[in-house]
Amino acid sequence: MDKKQLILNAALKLFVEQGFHGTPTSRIAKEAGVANGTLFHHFKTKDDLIVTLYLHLKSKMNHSGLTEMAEEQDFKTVLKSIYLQNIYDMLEEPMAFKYIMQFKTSPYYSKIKEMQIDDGSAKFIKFFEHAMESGFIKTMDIDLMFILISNLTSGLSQYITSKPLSKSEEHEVVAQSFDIIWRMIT
Amino acid sequence: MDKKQLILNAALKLFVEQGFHGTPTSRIAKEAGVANGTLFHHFKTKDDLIVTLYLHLKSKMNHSGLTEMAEEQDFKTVLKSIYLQNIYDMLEEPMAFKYIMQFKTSPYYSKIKEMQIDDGSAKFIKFFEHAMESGFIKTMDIDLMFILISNLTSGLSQYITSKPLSKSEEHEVVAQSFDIIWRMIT
DNA sequence: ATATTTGTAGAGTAATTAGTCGGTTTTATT
DNA sequence: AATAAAACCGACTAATTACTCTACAAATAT
Repeated sequence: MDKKQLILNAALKLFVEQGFHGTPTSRIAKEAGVANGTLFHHFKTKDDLIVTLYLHLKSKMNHSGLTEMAEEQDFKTVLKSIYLQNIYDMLEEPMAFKYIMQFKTSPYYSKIKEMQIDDGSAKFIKFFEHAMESGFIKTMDIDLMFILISNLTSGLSQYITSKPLSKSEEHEVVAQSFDIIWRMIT
Repeated sequence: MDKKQLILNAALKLFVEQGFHGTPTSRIAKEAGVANGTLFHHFKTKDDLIVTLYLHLKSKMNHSGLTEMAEEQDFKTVLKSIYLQNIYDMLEEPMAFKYIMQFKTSPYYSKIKEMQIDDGSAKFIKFFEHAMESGFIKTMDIDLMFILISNLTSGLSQYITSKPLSKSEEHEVVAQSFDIIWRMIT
């Protein structure tokens, strides 16, 4: 298997379990089963690894659904399916989710310029703006709506991963949460 | 001034700016203007400092309002005033807010047992349970509601601190956000 | 006034850590 | 097959780091 990927996997696990401050690069290399030098062959510095891992996970998360957003379909239906997709992505990869959260609240995030909208979000924004203009949803600052929805979503994930729920209970909570969001934005 | 407090202040600033991993204890001591040994006299280890700082800030944040919650007053009014108090606390102390976020998403948080409800939250929960029983708000898992509200709140703070808003715009957004929450839980 | 505890200092250290380097294997290119 | 390039290894190091220790000063108690 690709060593670079092994390193990223090991880093993800250790950073989530022990934090940036608690995991030396040597431990990452060991966990990945590669030599120390190999790690620094693929990543210039530890910080580089930390940032690269974030970007890597984020693009992996984003690449689902979203493309098949038929413009003329019922807005609520489309939004719901995107939302559900998103939630289930998060739930399937709890470590990636935790890492992204950890990274976003860390000082690394502000040192990165990618706060500018990535291509995935750009489509999303268009989608919402159109819905606002058409009066399907309330008019409000798109950034605010974005932050609110994504924070709500991550809150839900936190809740679900912290409570031991059966699959059916989980489904119910997720569905309920969409109603909440819907009520919020209309 | 109390050196212990100076150390906490310096730690807050540096941890928020540089992260746990990026700030050596020696820099904290220097920034605080105290000797290295003094830091370790007050805090057993660096981890101890990190955790203590969190608990310290959290208790400082919680000690506002809340006590004067007249049981028989209009629920919505009381909730709104608590909510606003909370938001403005956050906005007044952006560093503390950032630190709490950073800490909560870090592995330190799960290593601490204080996930059990602290006294502040306990009152809060009682307050909500009572409102549910009385039918003022929707019945749902109290933990879920808690997470949703606190995530929404912190999302709003993020938004406000990231956008340059005038005081009046800020007030409007905050008020609007309460309506959103209200619609969410009723 | 004396004794005891508590706070402060800062030089010192043992251990750890990020990152390097020279050499070897693997892969791609011609 | 020969050559070039990229991936890989692991011992090494220079620097940093968390934390200790001893001595001294302030405060508190007796």
